[in-house]
Amino acid sequence: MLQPGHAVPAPGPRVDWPPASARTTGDLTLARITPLGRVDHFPPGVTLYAEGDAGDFVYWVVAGMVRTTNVSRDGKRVVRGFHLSGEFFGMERAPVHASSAEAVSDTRAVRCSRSRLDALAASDSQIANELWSWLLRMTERAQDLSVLGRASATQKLAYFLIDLMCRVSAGRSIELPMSRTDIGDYLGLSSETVSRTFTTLRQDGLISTRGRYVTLLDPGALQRMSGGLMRGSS
Amino acid sequence: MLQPGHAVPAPGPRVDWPPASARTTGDLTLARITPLGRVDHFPPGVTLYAEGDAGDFVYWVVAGMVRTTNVSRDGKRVVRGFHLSGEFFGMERAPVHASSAEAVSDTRAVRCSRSRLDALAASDSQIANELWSWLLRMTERAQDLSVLGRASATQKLAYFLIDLMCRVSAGRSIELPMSRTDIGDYLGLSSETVSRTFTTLRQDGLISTRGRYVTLLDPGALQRMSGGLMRGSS
DNA sequence: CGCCGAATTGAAGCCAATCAAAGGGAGTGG
DNA sequence: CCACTCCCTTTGATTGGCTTCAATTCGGCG
Repeated sequence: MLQPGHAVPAPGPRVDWPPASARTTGDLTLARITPLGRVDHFPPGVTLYAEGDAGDFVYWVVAGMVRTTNVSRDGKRVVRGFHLSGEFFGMERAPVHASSAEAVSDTRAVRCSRSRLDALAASDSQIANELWSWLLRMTERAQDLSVLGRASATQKLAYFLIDLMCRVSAGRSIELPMSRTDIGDYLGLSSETVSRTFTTLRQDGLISTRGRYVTLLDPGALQRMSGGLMRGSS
Repeated sequence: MLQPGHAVPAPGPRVDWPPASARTTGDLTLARITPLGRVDHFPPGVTLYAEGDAGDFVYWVVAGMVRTTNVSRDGKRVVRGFHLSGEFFGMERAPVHASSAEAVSDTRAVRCSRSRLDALAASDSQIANELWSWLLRMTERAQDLSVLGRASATQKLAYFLIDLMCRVSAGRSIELPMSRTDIGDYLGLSSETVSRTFTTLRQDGLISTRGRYVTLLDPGALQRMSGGLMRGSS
């Protein structure tokens, strides 16, 4: 999404709208958008679209999780983002996808064409707000990540967990359906380092893990540890 | 500008406008905006505004260079961006600046209040386009940087030089008024590593340096080296 | 000429990547 | 129900790149 170019990483626009209600999860918006298209089902591992595909569609995650990925010139995979229930993705500048999208867990998602979305946004200001909000958040998250690039593995993982906790907004326990490699490719770490860092955090009593689930025992400490990022939601 | 109701111009990032002419440097826009405020002069090192300042202004660089910086919780400085002649900065979500802005070289800049800018954008769609374009570019650059976080020092510096060359669009020779420390704080490297990397690039015949000026002897190689980033203009 | 800050160069230490191997956990077949 | 397999995770050992600390050189300016 929003691939090309190079823009000055400076502070984002200072709009006070969209309203906080629209900012939090977008459920409301989702309810309006869902009727726009069929809700498709994607089993884990399935590709929604591939890098280079011509596709003029935008997607909403109804349930499950989707990851968007790139392959850099030197063959390394980069995970651009994880998209949770209520979030949307796939909107790019060009009508050719610059990223691939794959279902991480069992996913249901709505696909909507660009033209339809345009019409919708024109008639429904709340949708337009949601789109704008999304762009702002993407910017903020990208900026966070660019700063995070110089952080330690522990700081990166702390950021990742806090960010995810805020987005699922379901208490301190969160599911991690993605692999260690996915997390590593997202944070710029090897899967081994991710694993080691999880172990360290567990030993320090900051988290506990049970299967695919992680419980954040001390979110405050994790947030402090993440280096005071999280200008966005958090 | 950026009104909730109708102003989301072509809902989402996929805009093929603003026209290339407006995209490249913004001279046209600058010509229109300049009359909006007095052109102030800032000697090197002077602070335009500081992190935490209440400020409802947006700035355009007429000549010179400005850097925006943050200080992370652990005391490290982060350079968010360098802003060249024709570019603007200072627009943030909150009415309190999240970054500081300092003149790097002898700078002239126009300051414009938010309300005035809003009025301007409402009446001049080209201005609105420029603002939208700016946000997109910012997002793109932030994403580039987040990917760049996992690159080697050489790749980072190559990216930095290519990016700057494209933005000044004045041949292969560019001025670097900022210090090695500034560059390092922007790329997430120490000043020593920046210096060492400059030396390496010089020894490899990719650049030559003369005082504050750098000449890119082989931009193609530098671009390839930067890891295939620079998806935009380049 | 001499001062001072920045840039360069040198040497040592640390963190994460890489290579390598062992330890689960889920699914399949016996 | 157990044994087996596959894949992911975890842990170990080594390597390499960047940071850090330290010393020297360069460049601007009084």
